[in-house]
Amino acid sequence: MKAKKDINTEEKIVEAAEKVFIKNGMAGARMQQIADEAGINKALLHYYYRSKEKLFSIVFRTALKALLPNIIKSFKSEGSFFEKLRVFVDTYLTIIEKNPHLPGFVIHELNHRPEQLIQTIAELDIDIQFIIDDINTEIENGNIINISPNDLIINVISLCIFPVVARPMVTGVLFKGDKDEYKTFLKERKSHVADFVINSIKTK
Amino acid sequence: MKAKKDINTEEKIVEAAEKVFIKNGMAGARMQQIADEAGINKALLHYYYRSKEKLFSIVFRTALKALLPNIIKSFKSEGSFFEKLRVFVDTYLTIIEKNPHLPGFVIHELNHRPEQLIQTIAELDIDIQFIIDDINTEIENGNIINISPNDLIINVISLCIFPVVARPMVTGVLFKGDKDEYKTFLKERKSHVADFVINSIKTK
DNA sequence: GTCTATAAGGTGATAGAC
DNA sequence: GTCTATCACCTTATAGAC
Repeated sequence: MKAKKDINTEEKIVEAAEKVFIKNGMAGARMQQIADEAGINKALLHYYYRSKEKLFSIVFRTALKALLPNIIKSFKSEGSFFEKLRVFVDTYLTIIEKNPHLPGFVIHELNHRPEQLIQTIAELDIDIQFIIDDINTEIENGNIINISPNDLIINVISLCIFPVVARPMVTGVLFKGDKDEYKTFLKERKSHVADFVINSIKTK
Repeated sequence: MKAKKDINTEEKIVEAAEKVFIKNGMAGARMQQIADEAGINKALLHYYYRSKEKLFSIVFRTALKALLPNIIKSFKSEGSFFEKLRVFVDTYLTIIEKNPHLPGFVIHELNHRPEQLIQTIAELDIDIQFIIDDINTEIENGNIINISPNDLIINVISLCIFPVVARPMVTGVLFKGDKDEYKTFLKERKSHVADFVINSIKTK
């Protein structure tokens, strides 16, 4: 009973921290805000997690994990290359639609802590070689045009992430602030991105 | 002489503020840091610009202006649609290569101040209708496939901005931290993005 | 484990001399 | 216009009661 309660408090704190850090960033987040969000006292945060920096590291690592390895795995589905591409885009967009601030958070913090990414990547053992191999095979087989695998991968990820990260800009400039239009846009985007990419790389 | 000196100090402050705000964001920036960067005293900042918030607004507005209207104008060049597209991509990538933190800054702050964008957009009179018209004409003339103009515009901007905004992630994951490889990648990206887009939308 | 109270240091902003 | 000194407040972190 006691042990269970401990875990609950610890988890509550981390969940609250994720919410606050991802929304406001390290510099903008307040320990008081996290405590309020978790429904506990500020002192308890320090009891469980020694410092703000320490708590941030945990959140940051989780965020990076959610954004990279879990998604890369989605490219390991069955089917043809184009089918895998569609699954990948679908999975990626679904995840970041649910956590729209996640990519922006990681990108923002990464610019101030580049070392941490290098370290975390090493720890998480992120490897995209199998995707690169896949692409090269498709090129050799004449199914897609000759394109640098790195460029192709970045293109796909750019098309997925950017519209979500830059939501205010997209709604503001393109949709004149119309949120419904943006929602429709995002919904149709999954097939659109895949279509757009495949149309570009498919050999005729 | 006196008036000239005033202007210089004012300018020095704004330039320093741009540097510090764009790098660290509103929450992470320190007035002391800006003063140091400008080579003046902290009190002088408040003498010229009443508050941090006020100084930030000026920087934010300038940043948004640099990122949106100036670039949109680049689509008004001469030539065919595809040529205009190439000029646009080239201009956009050149600008954000010179200010790699600019898009990330705007995007990050925008998520905390969506209202400010709406207002600033209204003030800056940003209008992309002529681009939409261009695209629709190309579709009608059968030069490009039937694509939603909004999607096409966002695709191009995504492909330009994302790799620069997410530089640490790109270098970290794809290039294993190799900065030279990233530099080469960016250099070749200008033509690559245009090729990739044109290849996707051009009617066969 | 959880709370209240408070320490210790930082930050934006102002007062006042020059 | 520019500086030093200082205020008032906020924020992280800890001490100590329960």
